[in-house]
Amino acid sequence: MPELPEVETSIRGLSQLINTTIIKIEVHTVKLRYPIPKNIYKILKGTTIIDIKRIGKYILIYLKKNLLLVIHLGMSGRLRILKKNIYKKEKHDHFVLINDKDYLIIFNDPRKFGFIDFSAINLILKRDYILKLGIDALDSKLKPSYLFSKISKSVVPIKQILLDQKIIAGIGNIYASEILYDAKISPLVRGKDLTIEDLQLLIGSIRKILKKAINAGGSTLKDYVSTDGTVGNFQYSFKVYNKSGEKIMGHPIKKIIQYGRSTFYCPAIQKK
DNA sequence: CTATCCACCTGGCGGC
DNA sequence: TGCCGCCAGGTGGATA
Repeated sequence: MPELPEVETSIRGLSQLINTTIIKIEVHTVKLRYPIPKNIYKILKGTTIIDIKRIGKYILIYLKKNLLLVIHLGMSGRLRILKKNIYKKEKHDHFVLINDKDYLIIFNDPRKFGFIDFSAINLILKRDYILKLGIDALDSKLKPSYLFSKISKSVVPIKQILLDQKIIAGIGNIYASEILYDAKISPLVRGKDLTIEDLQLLIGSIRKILKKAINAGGSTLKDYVSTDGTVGNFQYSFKVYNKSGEKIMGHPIKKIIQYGRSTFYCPAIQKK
């Protein structure tokens, strides 16, 4: 579900919990993508939240005692924040963190592709899933020269390259299609066929689309809502995603399958 | 190494 | 209504 804009919306919601202390942890489902370690109660109890950040689609919650808590929302995960007295357990609420102000952080994930991880900061930062990440899609360090060095020999189509978190972290299947439409670049173009100028344009579209989506509170397709329960609106701004058969400026939108995932684009407009 | 496919898991939707 | 197959926002492991 959640791509960079939805994760960003989530951490903005979570930021109200900075300087509160986790006093209780409830685990209802151990078996997520990675099992929740049994020492979660011992490690997290009594820790204070210092800062909340994001790399790509990973939520990073910095805690006192030099600890780092990582949450990934997978395909269908979401976090909500609720006052204790109004919380009613819902299906797929897998774990709950309770703080000293009587607020709950609830992790809900029907498909269980998400996970939680925690340890000393230096150990987390050495995890494979962190080390492998490329430059965050909204990081100013993302430059055409960087992209060019990564893909100028690649025969992989640009749509697939955009999804490769080792190159750029944060873009998922929806925004990849939307970004390529905005840049007027065909999803089928090979990495090696894109010039520095193309990549400059592409990076412009990455920033533009992701920022617009964040400002709209993300996209709500099935069930995504932000931590306070409000829905995102960016799905109403989709130009091509899930719009095969419709026309845009008189030209039909097409759906193709690349690497087992749907891509939507307008061949007449996305020429390069 | 790279490129490709598939499993992981649950639910919603369209077709019959 | 009910059942069935297909599809879904992500990622890492297996395979060639």
